[in-house]
Amino acid sequence: MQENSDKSLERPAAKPSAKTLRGPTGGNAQRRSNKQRSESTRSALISAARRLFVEKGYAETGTPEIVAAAQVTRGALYHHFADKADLFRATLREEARAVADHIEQETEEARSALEAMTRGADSYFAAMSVPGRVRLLLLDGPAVLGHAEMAEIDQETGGEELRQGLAYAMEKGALAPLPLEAMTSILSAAFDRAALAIAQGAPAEDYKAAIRRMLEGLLKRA
Amino acid sequence: MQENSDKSLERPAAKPSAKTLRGPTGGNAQRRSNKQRSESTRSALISAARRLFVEKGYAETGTPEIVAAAQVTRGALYHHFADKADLFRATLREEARAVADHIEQETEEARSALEAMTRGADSYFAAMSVPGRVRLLLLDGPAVLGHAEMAEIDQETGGEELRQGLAYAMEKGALAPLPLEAMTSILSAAFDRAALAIAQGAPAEDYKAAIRRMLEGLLKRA
DNA sequence: GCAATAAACATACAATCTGTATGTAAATGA
DNA sequence: TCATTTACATACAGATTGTATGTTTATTGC
Repeated sequence: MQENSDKSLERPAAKPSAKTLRGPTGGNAQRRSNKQRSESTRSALISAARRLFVEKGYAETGTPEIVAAAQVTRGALYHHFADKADLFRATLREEARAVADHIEQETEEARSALEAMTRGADSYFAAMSVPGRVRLLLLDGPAVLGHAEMAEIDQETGGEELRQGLAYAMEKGALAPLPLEAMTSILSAAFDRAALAIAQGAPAEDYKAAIRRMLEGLLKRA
Repeated sequence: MQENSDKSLERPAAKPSAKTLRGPTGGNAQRRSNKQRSESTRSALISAARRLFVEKGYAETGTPEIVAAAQVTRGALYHHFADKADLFRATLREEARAVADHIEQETEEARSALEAMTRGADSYFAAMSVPGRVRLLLLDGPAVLGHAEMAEIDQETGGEELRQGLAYAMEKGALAPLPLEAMTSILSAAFDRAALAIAQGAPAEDYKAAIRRMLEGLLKRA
């Protein structure tokens, strides 16, 4: 099913015996602190994993392939991560962090609750338009780690914007009182679906219009 | 990681040599047409698979376990289905059909578009409250088969209600014109999230209230 | 009614994959 | 400097998937 012409997946390309490895700086770059080594292999693994998980999905990507791409061995992988899912978790954390950063950075002042929400939504769509993000965060993530853990990750990385926005709108009278948790949840789902559709080539304007209409229906521009 | 004290997973419990197998009716039940045999093993497989997929998820359920539960061999499985995913597909088709039937049966007259939608939503929640349905159709389904194929399945089994409802509302003037596809999609996502939350123990009334509020905002009761 | 064929499995096998156990070299701390 | 961690590298055990190949039971053409 999966052809793999590479016979030597179990060992890295050329044993970097530290004696022969010298940085282009001329200085002997082989003496690295443990922290440096760890950080470097960790990020190499996460980077390679991200690429492959995006390309072929979590289930279809094997650890031998990941370590080959990262130029390390499976020993390194299992030294840094409990298992394959744990590597995936780390990958998702970074991705969620990136999304949160993107949104936080792009957040601007808004005159009304409606405007704030609409801008937030657009910002979210922009952040999620980075290739692979939708697959990682909205497709494989929930399936592999479960919705509960995905919610945790979102919360850790600061995906509280929506809830806070709604709370503020309610407080300010723009939104009639209702169960905050539930409304946050279903709105978030709508945003996610829109992001997914857009990422898969659907007309972004249509989805943005639909989202905007939904928000207009909920929020009085008070 | 997964203990399995059964050593003989590769063959069924007791070779039903057809000579010794007699139905409790007294008559010799061993002469069965091919269609009967096929139907019987197919349904046994799907039934066992459904139970296990719900219990442990798609990825954590192996085909040896499935065939053991269904009292057949892996040979039978791979005779009837192309692969594990294909069995999963068949399972989901049945489940989607059941949901559609449930909803269709419960559909009643409604005075307004809003009422029709609200009732439809409640009906959907009721249908999705059957244990395991949410996991199959909303979690593992999209992850294993992809959203595209899930959409196909929904369409095959008649999950067009929502789109038609919106189309009707627009036509009747209760809903201002907008991209139908997009609106259908995000509303459907909101419904799904609500169903998922409810299935996982969240207060159903909260989610129903939130959904209703969303619909009220969109639909003028004209 | 019988031979030929096809359907419905049953069994064995090859290729992988995951996680663990164990061995080794490089860094770190006393 | 020496003991101890840390950071891997390698080997291995168990399990899984899909396929190839028998074997038995129904169908079908004559």
